[in-house]
Amino acid sequence: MDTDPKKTENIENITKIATFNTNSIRSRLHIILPWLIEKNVDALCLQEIKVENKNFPLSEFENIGYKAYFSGMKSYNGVAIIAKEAMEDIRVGLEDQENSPEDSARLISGIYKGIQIINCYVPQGKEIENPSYQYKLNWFTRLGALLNAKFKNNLPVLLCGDLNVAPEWEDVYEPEKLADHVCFHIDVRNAFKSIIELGLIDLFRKFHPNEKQYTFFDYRTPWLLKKNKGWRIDHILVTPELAEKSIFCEIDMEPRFKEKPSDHTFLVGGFGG
DNA sequence: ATGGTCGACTCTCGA
Repeated sequence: MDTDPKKTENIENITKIATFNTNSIRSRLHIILPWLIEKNVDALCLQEIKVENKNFPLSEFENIGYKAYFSGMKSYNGVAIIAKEAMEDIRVGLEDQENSPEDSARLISGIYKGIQIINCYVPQGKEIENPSYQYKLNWFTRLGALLNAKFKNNLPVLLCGDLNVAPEWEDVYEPEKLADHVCFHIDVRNAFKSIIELGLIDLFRKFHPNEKQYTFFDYRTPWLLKKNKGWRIDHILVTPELAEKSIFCEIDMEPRFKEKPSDHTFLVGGFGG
């Protein structure tokens, strides 16, 4: 089977679903819009759109033939799904009794062509001793409950987004030095693992078992990008029936080298009929 | 390589 996405881009009946942390959608339109057109992606899940709903750049996406579903707030967080076809059952937040406005700006879900998509921006956590880290760990527990509820609908599930966890040693550039980082600490890695163990497959690792490719490079130390020292914290996780239909899963670094890039990259999964 | 760079929006916070 041909697993090179460059050769499969124009083949019909492949469904392409992608994720991208924008770090402000309005500042990244010059990257997102051409990329959507070039890659012919079916559904693009965005995080950190950093815009209130009333200011969401909806017409920019409608002008190129896409629909947009979004849940934002002022300045921080915010998630959206840009989709070619209309989606069903759009919901926001963790759908539990604790759900806060911030939670609603961190998760948006919906059904795209029979696939239950869950798009998340998991809290970063700040520092191990910060209450924000407990909020992050608890967020994974709540996400697990949401997942189990979605599983009951018997649709294939695709959970993606900036999950703010590098799950394994090969997912971060200096694992031996980062044991106390909130995106690599053992407790958050176990929280990630507990989500996986509910019945999801890490799609990038299915196709690239050992490669040191990353989805995030810190702006603050520019040489890290040049040296390929980053983090694999953006993920596409799928249920087994979707994993079996998958054709490729690739990190697209190219937009990272354009003017005014995000600090994250695109991650794309392709699925056959 | 222990600092540095972004974005939103007031001015400092979050990443």
